[in-house]
Amino acid sequence: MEQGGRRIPEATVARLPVYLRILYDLAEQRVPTISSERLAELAGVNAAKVRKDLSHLGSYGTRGVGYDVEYLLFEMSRELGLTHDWPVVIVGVGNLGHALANYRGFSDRGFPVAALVDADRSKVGEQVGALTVRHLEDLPAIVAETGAAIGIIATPAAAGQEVADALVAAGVRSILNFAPTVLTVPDDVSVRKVDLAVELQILSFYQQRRTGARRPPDRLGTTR
Amino acid sequence: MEQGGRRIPEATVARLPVYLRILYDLAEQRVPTISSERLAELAGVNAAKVRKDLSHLGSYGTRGVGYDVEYLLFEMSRELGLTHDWPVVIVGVGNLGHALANYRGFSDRGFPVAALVDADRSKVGEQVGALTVRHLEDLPAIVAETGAAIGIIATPAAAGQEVADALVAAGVRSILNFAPTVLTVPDDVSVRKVDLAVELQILSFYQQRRTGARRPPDRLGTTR
DNA sequence: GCATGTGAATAGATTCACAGCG
DNA sequence: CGCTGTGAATCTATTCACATGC
Repeated sequence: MEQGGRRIPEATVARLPVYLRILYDLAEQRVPTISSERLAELAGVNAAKVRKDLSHLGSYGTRGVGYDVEYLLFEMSRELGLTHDWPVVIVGVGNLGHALANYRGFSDRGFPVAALVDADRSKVGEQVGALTVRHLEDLPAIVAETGAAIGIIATPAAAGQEVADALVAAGVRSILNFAPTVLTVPDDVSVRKVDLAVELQILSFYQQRRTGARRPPDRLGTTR
Repeated sequence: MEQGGRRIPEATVARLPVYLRILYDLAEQRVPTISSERLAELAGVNAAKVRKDLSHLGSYGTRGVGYDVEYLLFEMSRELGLTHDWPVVIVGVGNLGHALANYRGFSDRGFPVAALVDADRSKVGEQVGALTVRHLEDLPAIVAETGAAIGIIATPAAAGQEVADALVAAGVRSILNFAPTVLTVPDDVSVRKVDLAVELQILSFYQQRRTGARRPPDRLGTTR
């Protein structure tokens, strides 16, 4: 059993969206049921983990059969809060901000971009797709108008904290941070960080281990 | 003690780039030494974790004083394999691929974009910054020419696996995957995945928990 | 019979707390 | 004396293995 207002482990929460996407594909292909074994294979994890993860949502499987794809999809969507759209506001309309604003993947998956904001007045008024860039100081009004609950920070590192403060002050409680800086926020605010250079550096570590080729540093003294 | 060809925990490896960035800033500000306490504060973690993490690199601190910023920076860069550049090849020159190609953060941090590749012949020949888009089938030649060791997949989900296979066949052993799909690769290949929709869905989960506002689903039956 | 759901076992990561050393 | 480095304790996550129930 074990269900209701349960506590779902962080590691499980981070995997649910992966299962969700697979279930969505399966539903499109009209696959009626799926076993933990097969779902595990598609998700690149092991079957015991899938079962343990899903058990945190409730007992939605049928012994001897597997999980009903549509039903599990529905329950999981509900659990993740995806039964309605979550408008997002993007702060920082540089290179990355532009790309994110045009990225179909957001609105396609229930996160429509409701507003674009920048601190630079020379960018205010600029048209990006259907949206007009507005000024950072309008955030409270924008959040009130659009009901945006999630803020995306796509500014340079230096502006990150200031923007986070502004988002929090405007009532935003969920932040996706692309700025390569550590944010300090109140306890009731969630932050997820995406740092592309960090990802590459992690790859570099394992790559270097593999090649082992302790080759002489070709840039001694210019560490960054 | 404990150093040499040590085994560094994954969780630690993932944090080293964060410390590195902070150390780089400190070095720029000419800060000579830093305590685990202060570094922890800047990195948003606790001091014991910093000390444990750094101890995996070796004993680079001085009791009663702290860590020498320049020295630690150097040792950490070396450990991460960042004493030389790692050219990267970006596969998929759509919206995201373009943004990544123009993103200064890569080359600034030692990951110059050496080539752009697409499977769509109508995009081949297109000029993006200083680079000309080349065809996917040229990958082996491109990897040989540029020495690219890291591949970045910025294609739609459907093409992800095919591109990964092509990268692996061309000799690439490190992949950063932006395509929202699970990749299957040989054991000696590292993959890091960045999925923006997944990040937003994780935020959605906690956001929903917070507001608790079990409001009626406004899109029943259209789960995605 | 077969695949789920879950206690128990194991592995991994974090935190504590303090000995050891500059 | 102050801060590192690290065993030991704790907490979290993963995996095993099997009883349970369709």
